[in-house]
Amino acid sequence: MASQTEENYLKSLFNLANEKSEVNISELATQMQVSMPTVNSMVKTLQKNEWLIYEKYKPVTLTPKGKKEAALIIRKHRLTEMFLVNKMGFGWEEVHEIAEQVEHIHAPKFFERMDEMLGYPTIDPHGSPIPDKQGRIQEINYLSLSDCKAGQTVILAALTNSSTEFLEFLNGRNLSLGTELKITSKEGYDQSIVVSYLDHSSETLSEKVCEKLLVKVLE
Amino acid sequence: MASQTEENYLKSLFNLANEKSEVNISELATQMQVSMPTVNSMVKTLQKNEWLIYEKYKPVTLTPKGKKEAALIIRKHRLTEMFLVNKMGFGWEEVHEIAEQVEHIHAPKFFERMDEMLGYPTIDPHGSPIPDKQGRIQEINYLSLSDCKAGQTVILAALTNSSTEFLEFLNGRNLSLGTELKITSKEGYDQSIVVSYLDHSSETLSEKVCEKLLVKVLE
DNA sequence: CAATTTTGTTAGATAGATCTAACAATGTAG
DNA sequence: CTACATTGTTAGATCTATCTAACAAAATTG
Ligand SMILES: [Mn+2]
Ligand SMILES: [Mn+2]
Ligand SMILES: [Mn+2]
Ligand SMILES: [Mn+2]
Repeated sequence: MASQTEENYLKSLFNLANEKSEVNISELATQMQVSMPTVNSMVKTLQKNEWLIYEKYKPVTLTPKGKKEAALIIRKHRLTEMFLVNKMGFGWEEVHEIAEQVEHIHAPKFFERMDEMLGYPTIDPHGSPIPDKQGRIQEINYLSLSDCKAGQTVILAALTNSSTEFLEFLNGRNLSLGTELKITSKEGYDQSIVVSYLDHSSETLSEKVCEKLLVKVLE
Repeated sequence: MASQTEENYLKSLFNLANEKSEVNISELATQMQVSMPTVNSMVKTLQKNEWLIYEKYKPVTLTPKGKKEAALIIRKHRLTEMFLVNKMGFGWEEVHEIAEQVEHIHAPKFFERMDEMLGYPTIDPHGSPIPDKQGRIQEINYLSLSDCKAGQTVILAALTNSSTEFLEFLNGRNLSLGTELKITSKEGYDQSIVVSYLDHSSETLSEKVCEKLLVKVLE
Protein backbone atom coordinates (compact mmCIF):
# COMPACT_ATOMS: atom_id res chain seq x y z
CA MET A 1 0.00 0.00 0.00
CA ALA A 2 1.27 3.45 -0.92
CA SER A 3 2.37 5.70 1.94
CA GLN A 4 0.83 9.14 2.21
CA THR A 5 4.03 10.57 0.73
CA GLU A 6 4.02 8.15 -2.19
CA GLU A 7 0.37 8.95 -2.83
CA ASN A 8 1.15 12.65 -3.08
CA TYR A 9 3.98 11.96 -5.56
CA LEU A 10 1.69 9.78 -7.69
CA LYS A 11 -0.93 12.52 -7.76
CA SER A 12 1.64 15.15 -8.78
CA LEU A 13 3.03 12.84 -11.45
CA PHE A 14 -0.46 12.25 -12.80
CA ASN A 15 -1.25 15.94 -12.96
CA LEU A 16 2.11 16.92 -14.50
CA ALA A 17 1.84 14.13 -17.06
CA ASN A 18 -1.34 15.54 -18.62
CA GLU A 19 -0.58 15.52 -22.36
CA LYS A 20 3.22 15.25 -22.33
CA SER A 21 2.99 11.94 -20.45
CA GLU A 22 6.63 12.34 -19.37
CA VAL A 23 7.72 14.19 -16.26
CA ASN A 24 11.16 15.65 -15.44
CA ILE A 25 12.75 15.21 -12.04
CA SER A 26 13.12 18.98 -11.63
CA GLU A 27 9.45 19.67 -12.46
CA LEU A 28 8.40 17.11 -9.91
CA ALA A 29 10.81 18.56 -7.33
CA THR A 30 9.30 22.02 -7.84
CA GLN A 31 5.75 20.68 -7.65
CA MET A 32 6.43 18.64 -4.49
CA GLN A 33 8.56 21.39 -2.92
CA VAL A 34 11.45 19.04 -2.19
CA SER A 35 15.02 18.84 -3.49
CA MET A 36 15.98 16.95 -6.64
CA PRO A 37 17.91 14.25 -4.74
CA THR A 38 14.77 13.58 -2.72
CA VAL A 39 12.78 13.07 -5.92
CA ASN A 40 15.58 10.96 -7.36
CA SER A 41 15.39 8.55 -4.45
CA MET A 42 11.59 8.56 -4.42
CA VAL A 43 11.27 7.70 -8.11
CA LYS A 44 13.48 4.69 -7.46
CA THR A 45 11.08 3.61 -4.73
CA LEU A 46 8.03 4.18 -6.93
CA GLN A 47 9.73 2.20 -9.69
CA LYS A 48 10.22 -0.77 -7.33
CA ASN A 49 6.46 -0.75 -6.80
CA GLU A 50 5.94 -0.66 -10.57
CA TRP A 51 4.08 2.62 -10.45
CA LEU A 52 6.46 4.26 -12.92
CA ILE A 53 9.24 3.66 -15.40
CA TYR A 54 12.58 5.26 -14.66
CA GLU A 55 15.89 5.26 -16.49
CA LYS A 56 18.88 7.34 -15.44
CA TYR A 57 18.83 10.87 -16.88
CA LYS A 58 15.45 10.25 -18.59
CA PRO A 59 12.11 11.75 -17.65
CA VAL A 60 9.80 9.35 -15.79
CA THR A 61 6.48 7.88 -16.99
CA LEU A 62 3.66 6.44 -14.92
CA THR A 63 2.75 2.84 -15.69
CA PRO A 64 -0.96 2.00 -16.22
CA LYS A 65 -0.90 0.66 -12.63
CA GLY A 66 0.54 3.97 -11.40
CA LYS A 67 -2.01 5.98 -13.38
CA LYS A 68 -4.86 4.00 -11.91
CA GLU A 69 -3.50 4.37 -8.38
CA ALA A 70 -3.17 8.13 -8.90
CA ALA A 71 -6.62 8.49 -10.45
CA LEU A 72 -8.20 6.70 -7.50
CA ILE A 73 -6.56 9.12 -5.06
CA ILE A 74 -7.74 12.05 -7.20
CA ARG A 75 -11.19 10.45 -7.13
CA LYS A 76 -11.15 10.53 -3.31
CA HIS A 77 -9.90 14.13 -3.35
CA ARG A 78 -12.62 15.37 -5.70
CA LEU A 79 -15.45 13.41 -4.08
CA THR A 80 -14.36 14.92 -0.77
CA GLU A 81 -14.38 18.45 -2.19
CA MET A 82 -17.85 17.88 -3.61
CA PHE A 83 -19.08 16.48 -0.30
CA LEU A 84 -17.66 19.41 1.64
CA VAL A 85 -19.35 21.91 -0.66
CA ASN A 86 -22.69 20.19 -1.33
CA LYS A 87 -23.27 18.39 1.96
CA MET A 88 -21.38 20.42 4.53
CA GLY A 89 -21.83 23.96 3.23
CA PHE A 90 -18.19 24.88 2.62
CA GLY A 91 -17.20 27.43 -0.01
CA TRP A 92 -15.31 26.14 -3.07
CA GLU A 93 -12.29 28.14 -1.91
CA GLU A 94 -12.09 26.29 1.44
CA VAL A 95 -12.12 22.64 0.42
CA HIS A 96 -8.85 21.87 -1.34
CA GLU A 97 -6.68 21.91 1.80
CA ILE A 98 -9.07 19.63 3.68
CA ALA A 99 -9.39 17.24 0.72
CA GLU A 100 -5.59 17.13 0.50
CA GLN A 101 -5.69 15.29 3.84
CA VAL A 102 -8.94 13.33 3.51
CA GLU A 103 -7.81 11.80 0.18
CA HIS A 104 -5.35 9.60 2.14
CA ILE A 105 -7.98 7.87 4.23
CA HIS A 106 -8.23 4.15 3.56
CA ALA A 107 -11.93 3.38 3.89
CA PRO A 108 -13.67 2.48 0.62
CA LYS A 109 -17.12 2.59 2.25
CA PHE A 110 -16.56 6.16 3.40
CA PHE A 111 -16.04 7.40 -0.15
CA GLU A 112 -18.71 5.12 -1.61
CA ARG A 113 -21.18 6.63 0.82
CA MET A 114 -20.13 10.18 -0.16
CA ASP A 115 -20.55 9.24 -3.81
CA GLU A 116 -24.00 7.83 -3.15
CA MET A 117 -25.12 10.83 -1.07
CA LEU A 118 -23.93 13.17 -3.82
CA GLY A 119 -25.79 11.21 -6.52
CA TYR A 120 -22.65 9.96 -8.29
CA PRO A 121 -21.26 13.31 -9.46
CA THR A 122 -18.90 13.46 -12.46
CA ILE A 123 -17.29 16.83 -11.73
CA ASP A 124 -15.91 18.43 -8.59
CA PRO A 125 -16.71 21.96 -7.31
CA HIS A 126 -14.03 23.44 -9.59
CA GLY A 127 -15.34 21.71 -12.71
CA SER A 128 -12.65 19.01 -12.80
CA PRO A 129 -13.81 15.51 -13.71
CA ILE A 130 -14.07 12.87 -10.96
CA PRO A 131 -12.40 9.60 -12.05
CA ASP A 132 -14.67 6.55 -11.80
CA LYS A 133 -14.10 3.54 -9.50
CA GLN A 134 -11.84 1.96 -12.12
CA GLY A 135 -9.71 5.09 -12.25
CA ARG A 136 -10.95 6.07 -15.70
CA ILE A 137 -11.12 9.80 -16.22
CA GLN A 138 -13.48 11.41 -18.67
CA GLU A 139 -11.68 14.20 -20.51
CA ILE A 140 -13.89 17.16 -21.35
CA ASN A 141 -12.61 19.63 -23.92
CA TYR A 142 -13.57 23.05 -22.74
CA LEU A 143 -12.39 26.23 -24.39
CA SER A 144 -10.38 28.81 -22.50
CA LEU A 145 -12.15 32.17 -22.19
CA SER A 146 -8.96 33.75 -23.54
CA ASP A 147 -9.62 31.96 -26.86
CA CYS A 148 -13.14 33.36 -27.21
CA LYS A 149 -14.24 36.28 -29.36
CA ALA A 150 -16.35 39.38 -28.77
CA GLY A 151 -20.03 38.69 -29.30
CA GLN A 152 -19.93 35.10 -28.04
CA THR A 153 -22.02 33.92 -25.11
CA VAL A 154 -20.40 31.27 -22.93
CA ILE A 155 -21.02 29.36 -19.69
CA LEU A 156 -18.29 29.16 -17.09
CA ALA A 157 -17.67 25.42 -16.76
CA ALA A 158 -14.32 24.81 -15.07
CA LEU A 159 -11.03 26.31 -13.88
CA THR A 160 -7.45 25.42 -14.71
CA ASN A 161 -6.32 26.74 -11.32
CA SER A 162 -8.16 26.35 -8.02
CA SER A 163 -5.98 28.29 -5.62
CA THR A 164 -7.78 29.93 -2.73
CA GLU A 165 -6.66 33.37 -3.94
CA PHE A 166 -8.08 32.87 -7.44
CA LEU A 167 -11.34 31.43 -6.07
CA GLU A 168 -11.67 34.41 -3.72
CA PHE A 169 -11.06 36.72 -6.69
CA LEU A 170 -13.96 35.02 -8.50
CA ASN A 171 -16.17 35.11 -5.38
CA GLY A 172 -15.56 38.86 -5.17
CA ARG A 173 -17.06 39.19 -8.66
CA ASN A 174 -19.94 36.75 -8.16
CA LEU A 175 -18.45 34.40 -10.71
CA SER A 176 -19.33 30.75 -10.20
CA LEU A 177 -19.60 27.66 -12.37
CA GLY A 178 -22.68 27.83 -14.58
CA THR A 179 -22.63 31.63 -14.86
CA GLU A 180 -23.55 32.79 -18.37
CA LEU A 181 -21.11 35.39 -19.68
CA LYS A 182 -21.67 37.65 -22.70
CA ILE A 183 -18.36 38.78 -24.21
CA THR A 184 -18.78 42.49 -24.88
CA SER A 185 -15.33 43.14 -26.28
CA LYS A 186 -11.74 42.02 -26.36
CA GLU A 187 -8.82 44.43 -26.07
CA GLY A 188 -6.20 43.64 -28.71
CA TYR A 189 -3.39 45.25 -26.72
CA ASP A 190 -3.41 43.21 -23.49
CA GLN A 191 -5.91 40.49 -24.46
CA SER A 192 -8.23 41.54 -21.63
CA ILE A 193 -11.91 40.72 -22.08
CA VAL A 194 -15.00 42.69 -21.04
CA VAL A 195 -17.97 40.54 -20.03
CA SER A 196 -21.50 41.08 -18.76
CA TYR A 197 -23.38 38.60 -16.55
CA LEU A 198 -26.04 38.66 -13.84
CA ASP A 199 -26.11 42.19 -12.43
CA HIS A 200 -22.56 42.89 -13.62
CA SER A 201 -23.02 44.86 -16.82
CA SER A 202 -19.34 45.44 -17.51
CA GLU A 203 -16.53 43.51 -15.84
CA THR A 204 -13.02 43.53 -17.27
CA LEU A 205 -11.04 40.34 -16.92
CA SER A 206 -7.27 40.28 -17.55
CA GLU A 207 -5.70 37.69 -19.82
CA LYS A 208 -4.17 36.05 -16.75
CA VAL A 209 -7.67 35.48 -15.39
CA CYS A 210 -9.26 34.57 -18.75
CA GLU A 211 -6.82 31.76 -19.49
CA LYS A 212 -7.79 30.11 -16.19
CA LEU A 213 -11.50 30.17 -17.00
CA LEU A 214 -12.78 27.23 -19.06
CA VAL A 215 -16.09 27.71 -20.83
CA LYS A 216 -18.70 26.07 -23.03
CA VAL A 217 -19.65 28.28 -25.99
CA LEU A 218 -23.40 28.81 -26.38
CA GLU A 219 -23.63 30.75 -29.62
CA MET B 1 2.38 19.88 16.16
CA ALA B 2 2.01 16.25 17.16
CA SER B 3 2.67 13.62 14.50
CA GLN B 4 0.00 11.04 13.80
CA THR B 5 2.01 8.54 15.83
CA GLU B 6 2.37 10.90 18.78
CA GLU B 7 -1.36 11.62 18.65
CA ASN B 8 -2.15 7.91 18.90
CA TYR B 9 0.17 7.53 21.91
CA LEU B 10 -1.47 10.53 23.63
CA LYS B 11 -4.90 9.05 23.07
CA SER B 12 -3.82 5.68 24.49
CA LEU B 13 -2.20 7.37 27.46
CA PHE B 14 -5.37 9.33 28.13
CA ASN B 15 -7.55 6.25 27.95
CA LEU B 16 -5.23 4.11 30.09
CA ALA B 17 -4.91 6.89 32.67
CA ASN B 18 -8.63 6.88 33.51
CA GLU B 19 -8.67 6.76 37.29
CA LYS B 20 -5.14 5.55 38.04
CA SER B 21 -3.68 8.59 36.30
CA GLU B 22 -0.37 6.75 35.96
CA VAL B 23 0.52 4.49 33.05
CA ASN B 24 3.19 1.77 32.87
CA ILE B 25 5.48 1.42 29.89
CA SER B 26 4.41 -2.21 29.41
CA GLU B 27 0.70 -1.37 29.47
CA LEU B 28 1.27 1.29 26.85
CA ALA B 29 3.37 -1.10 24.75
CA THR B 30 0.56 -3.67 24.81
CA GLN B 31 -2.05 -1.05 23.97
CA MET B 32 -0.03 0.42 21.09
CA GLN B 33 1.13 -3.01 19.88
CA VAL B 34 4.81 -2.03 19.83
CA SER B 35 7.82 -3.18 21.84
CA MET B 36 8.79 -1.66 25.18
CA PRO B 37 11.97 -0.03 23.83
CA THR B 38 9.81 1.73 21.24
CA VAL B 39 7.58 3.10 23.98
CA ASN B 40 10.62 4.01 26.05
CA SER B 41 11.99 6.19 23.27
CA MET B 42 8.58 7.64 22.47
CA VAL B 43 7.88 8.72 26.05
CA LYS B 44 11.18 10.59 25.98
CA THR B 45 9.99 12.40 22.86
CA LEU B 46 6.59 13.18 24.37
CA GLN B 47 8.33 14.45 27.49
CA LYS B 48 10.40 16.88 25.40
CA ASN B 49 7.12 18.33 24.13
CA GLU B 50 5.86 18.61 27.71
CA TRP B 51 2.93 16.31 27.09
CA LEU B 52 3.94 13.96 29.91
CA ILE B 53 6.18 13.53 32.91
CA TYR B 54 8.69 10.72 32.81
CA GLU B 55 11.29 9.51 35.27
CA LYS B 56 13.36 6.37 34.76
CA TYR B 57 11.64 3.21 36.02
CA LYS B 58 8.53 5.17 37.03
CA PRO B 59 5.14 5.08 35.37
CA VAL B 60 4.37 8.11 33.21
CA THR B 61 1.74 10.81 33.76
CA LEU B 62 0.17 13.16 31.22
CA THR B 63 0.62 16.86 31.95
CA PRO B 64 -2.49 19.09 31.76
CA LYS B 65 -1.21 20.15 28.33
CA GLY B 66 -0.95 16.51 27.28
CA LYS B 67 -4.41 15.73 28.63
CA LYS B 68 -5.91 18.59 26.70
CA GLU B 69 -4.13 17.57 23.50
CA ALA B 70 -5.40 14.01 23.92
CA ALA B 71 -8.95 15.09 24.73
CA LEU B 72 -9.09 17.23 21.59
CA ILE B 73 -8.10 14.25 19.44
CA ILE B 74 -10.71 12.13 21.19
CA ARG B 75 -13.18 14.94 20.48
CA LYS B 76 -12.42 14.71 16.77
CA HIS B 77 -12.71 10.90 16.91
CA ARG B 78 -16.09 10.93 18.62
CA LEU B 79 -17.54 13.77 16.54
CA THR B 80 -16.51 11.82 13.45
CA GLU B 81 -18.20 8.64 14.71
CA MET B 82 -21.37 10.60 15.43
CA PHE B 83 -21.26 12.22 11.99
CA LEU B 84 -20.75 8.88 10.25
CA VAL B 85 -23.72 7.35 12.07
CA ASN B 86 -26.16 10.27 12.13
CA LYS B 87 -25.34 12.03 8.87
CA MET B 88 -23.92 9.31 6.64
CA GLY B 89 -25.95 6.29 7.68
CA PHE B 90 -23.19 4.03 8.97
CA GLY B 91 -23.83 1.42 11.64
CA TRP B 92 -22.24 1.98 15.06
CA GLU B 93 -20.08 -1.10 14.45
CA GLU B 94 -18.50 0.38 11.29
CA VAL B 95 -17.31 3.78 12.43
CA HIS B 96 -14.41 3.29 14.84
CA GLU B 97 -11.85 2.27 12.20
CA ILE B 98 -12.73 5.21 9.98
CA ALA B 99 -12.66 7.66 12.90
CA GLU B 100 -9.25 6.30 13.88
CA GLN B 101 -7.95 7.87 10.65
CA VAL B 102 -10.17 10.96 10.40
CA GLU B 103 -9.21 12.07 13.95
CA HIS B 104 -5.75 13.03 12.63
CA ILE B 105 -7.01 15.58 10.11
CA HIS B 106 -5.91 19.12 10.90
CA ALA B 107 -8.87 21.27 9.88
CA PRO B 108 -10.73 22.90 12.76
CA LYS B 109 -13.55 24.10 10.47
CA PHE B 110 -14.21 20.56 9.30
CA PHE B 111 -14.95 19.36 12.83
CA GLU B 112 -16.74 22.56 13.82
CA ARG B 113 -19.07 22.04 10.88
CA MET B 114 -19.70 18.42 11.91
CA ASP B 115 -20.44 19.59 15.44
CA GLU B 116 -22.86 22.22 14.16
CA MET B 117 -24.63 19.82 11.77
CA LEU B 118 -25.02 17.32 14.60
CA GLY B 119 -26.46 19.95 16.96
CA TYR B 120 -23.51 19.95 19.38
CA PRO B 121 -23.81 16.38 20.66
CA THR B 122 -22.35 15.44 24.05
CA ILE B 123 -22.07 11.70 23.52
CA ASP B 124 -20.84 9.53 20.65
CA PRO B 125 -22.70 6.56 19.11
CA HIS B 126 -21.33 4.23 21.80
CA GLY B 127 -22.43 6.46 24.67
CA SER B 128 -18.97 7.89 25.40
CA PRO B 129 -18.81 11.60 26.21
CA ILE B 130 -17.48 14.02 23.57
CA PRO B 131 -14.91 16.40 25.11
CA ASP B 132 -15.71 20.07 24.53
CA LYS B 133 -13.55 22.51 22.51
CA GLN B 134 -11.43 23.20 25.60
CA GLY B 135 -10.76 19.49 26.01
CA ARG B 136 -12.95 19.23 29.11
CA ILE B 137 -14.66 15.89 29.45
CA GLN B 138 -17.91 15.44 31.31
CA GLU B 139 -17.74 12.27 33.35
CA ILE B 140 -21.04 10.44 33.60
CA ASN B 141 -21.36 7.77 36.27
CA TYR B 142 -23.34 4.97 34.80
CA LEU B 143 -23.84 1.66 36.52
CA SER B 144 -22.67 -1.56 34.96
CA LEU B 145 -25.53 -3.98 34.19
CA SER B 146 -23.54 -6.62 36.06
CA ASP B 147 -24.07 -4.60 39.26
CA CYS B 148 -27.86 -4.48 38.87
CA LYS B 149 -30.40 -6.64 40.64
CA ALA B 150 -33.40 -8.69 39.52
CA GLY B 151 -36.55 -6.57 39.33
CA GLN B 152 -34.80 -3.38 38.26
CA THR B 153 -35.66 -1.59 35.03
CA VAL B 154 -32.74 0.12 33.31
CA ILE B 155 -31.93 1.96 30.09
CA LEU B 156 -28.89 0.96 28.09
CA ALA B 157 -26.78 4.15 28.03
CA ALA B 158 -23.20 3.33 27.05
CA LEU B 159 -20.60 0.61 26.49
CA THR B 160 -17.19 0.05 28.06
CA ASN B 161 -16.05 -1.75 24.90
CA SER B 162 -16.90 -0.82 21.32
CA SER B 163 -15.22 -3.56 19.32
CA THR B 164 -16.92 -4.47 16.07
CA GLU B 165 -17.51 -8.03 17.35
CA PHE B 166 -19.26 -6.86 20.51
CA LEU B 167 -21.35 -4.32 18.57
CA GLU B 168 -22.37 -7.03 16.11
CA PHE B 169 -23.31 -9.26 19.04
CA LEU B 170 -25.60 -6.48 20.31
CA ASN B 171 -26.99 -5.84 16.80
CA GLY B 172 -27.90 -9.52 16.58
CA ARG B 173 -30.04 -9.10 19.69
CA ASN B 174 -31.59 -5.76 18.73
CA LEU B 175 -29.81 -4.07 21.61
CA SER B 176 -29.08 -0.39 21.06
CA LEU B 177 -28.55 2.65 23.26
CA GLY B 178 -31.82 3.80 24.82
CA THR B 179 -33.31 0.31 24.97
CA GLU B 180 -35.27 -0.26 28.19
CA LEU B 181 -34.37 -3.55 29.86
CA LYS B 182 -36.33 -5.27 32.60
CA ILE B 183 -34.13 -7.54 34.68
CA THR B 184 -36.05 -10.75 35.10
CA SER B 185 -33.49 -12.68 37.14
CA LYS B 186 -29.84 -13.03 37.96
CA GLU B 187 -28.09 -16.38 38.19
CA GLY B 188 -25.96 -16.58 41.29
CA TYR B 189 -23.66 -19.26 39.86
CA ASP B 190 -22.24 -17.49 36.75
CA GLN B 191 -23.62 -13.98 37.31
CA SER B 192 -25.57 -14.15 34.04
CA ILE B 193 -28.65 -11.95 33.80
CA VAL B 194 -31.98 -12.60 32.08
CA VAL B 195 -33.63 -9.49 30.63
CA SER B 196 -36.76 -8.66 28.65
CA TYR B 197 -37.04 -5.74 26.20
CA LEU B 198 -38.93 -4.87 23.03
CA ASP B 199 -40.09 -8.15 21.49
CA HIS B 200 -37.42 -10.14 23.34
CA SER B 201 -39.24 -11.65 26.30
CA SER B 202 -36.28 -13.59 27.69
CA GLU B 203 -32.68 -12.97 26.68
CA THR B 204 -29.81 -14.32 28.76
CA LEU B 205 -26.69 -12.15 28.93
CA SER B 206 -23.42 -13.55 30.29
CA GLU B 207 -21.43 -11.69 32.93
CA LYS B 208 -18.82 -10.92 30.27
CA VAL B 209 -21.48 -9.07 28.28
CA CYS B 210 -23.20 -7.46 31.29
CA GLU B 211 -20.06 -5.80 32.59
CA LYS B 212 -19.63 -4.05 29.24
CA LEU B 213 -23.17 -2.62 29.30
CA LEU B 214 -23.56 0.67 31.18
CA VAL B 215 -27.06 1.59 32.24
CA LYS B 216 -29.21 4.21 33.94
CA VAL B 217 -31.49 2.69 36.57
CA LEU B 218 -35.14 3.72 36.21
CA GLU B 219 -36.74 2.12 39.28
C1' DC C 1 15.46 -12.74 52.04
C1' DA C 2 16.96 -15.03 48.00
C1' DA C 3 15.42 -16.67 43.54
C1' DT C 4 12.69 -15.88 39.80
C1' DT C 5 9.69 -13.22 36.98
C1' DT C 6 8.31 -9.00 35.19
C1' DT C 7 9.23 -4.55 33.84
C1' DG C 8 12.16 -1.13 31.96
C1' DT C 9 16.53 0.63 29.74
C1' DT C 10 20.48 0.82 26.61
C1' DA C 11 22.78 -0.15 22.45
C1' DG C 12 22.75 -0.85 17.91
C1' DA C 13 20.27 -1.79 13.54
C1' DT C 14 16.80 -0.80 9.85
C1' DA C 15 13.61 1.66 6.78
C1' DG C 16 11.40 5.92 5.09
C1' DA C 17 11.76 10.65 3.84
C1' DT C 18 14.26 14.32 3.78
C1' DC C 19 18.55 17.50 3.35
C1' DT C 20 23.37 19.55 1.47
C1' DA C 21 27.65 19.22 -1.04
C1' DA C 22 30.00 17.53 -4.76
C1' DC C 23 30.07 15.91 -9.16
C1' DA C 24 28.40 14.24 -13.78
C1' DA C 25 25.51 14.33 -17.84
C1' DT C 26 22.72 16.94 -20.91
C1' DG C 27 21.19 21.00 -23.24
C1' DT C 28 21.87 25.68 -25.09
C1' DA C 29 23.79 29.84 -26.85
C1' DG C 30 27.25 32.21 -28.62
C1' DC D 1 32.01 23.30 -31.12
C1' DT D 2 33.07 24.99 -26.84
C1' DA D 3 31.54 27.27 -22.60
C1' DC D 4 28.06 27.86 -19.42
C1' DA D 5 23.71 26.72 -17.47
C1' DT D 6 20.50 23.40 -16.30
C1' DT D 7 19.31 19.02 -14.91
C1' DG D 8 20.20 14.80 -12.63
C1' DT D 9 22.97 11.58 -9.62
C1' DT D 10 25.81 10.02 -5.74
C1' DA D 11 27.44 10.16 -1.20
C1' DG D 12 26.73 11.02 3.24
C1' DA D 13 24.04 13.04 7.02
C1' DT D 14 19.71 13.69 9.90
C1' DC D 15 15.25 12.64 12.04
C1' DT D 16 11.35 9.59 13.06
C1' DA D 17 9.55 5.29 14.26
C1' DT D 18 10.39 0.97 14.72
C1' DC D 19 12.89 -3.57 15.90
C1' DT D 20 16.04 -7.30 18.62
C1' DA D 21 19.52 -8.55 21.94
C1' DA D 22 21.51 -7.77 26.15
C1' DC D 23 21.29 -6.14 30.50
C1' DA D 24 19.49 -3.82 34.78
C1' DA D 25 15.99 -2.60 38.17
C1' DA D 26 11.81 -3.67 40.57
C1' DA D 27 8.31 -6.72 42.01
C1' DT D 28 6.72 -11.17 43.39
C1' DT D 29 6.86 -15.43 45.52
C1' DG D 30 8.32 -19.37 47.94
MN1 LIG E 1 -8.46 20.18 -5.04
MN1 LIG F 1 -2.56 14.90 -0.07
MN1 LIG G 1 -14.15 4.85 18.64
MN1 LIG H 1 -5.78 7.18 15.15
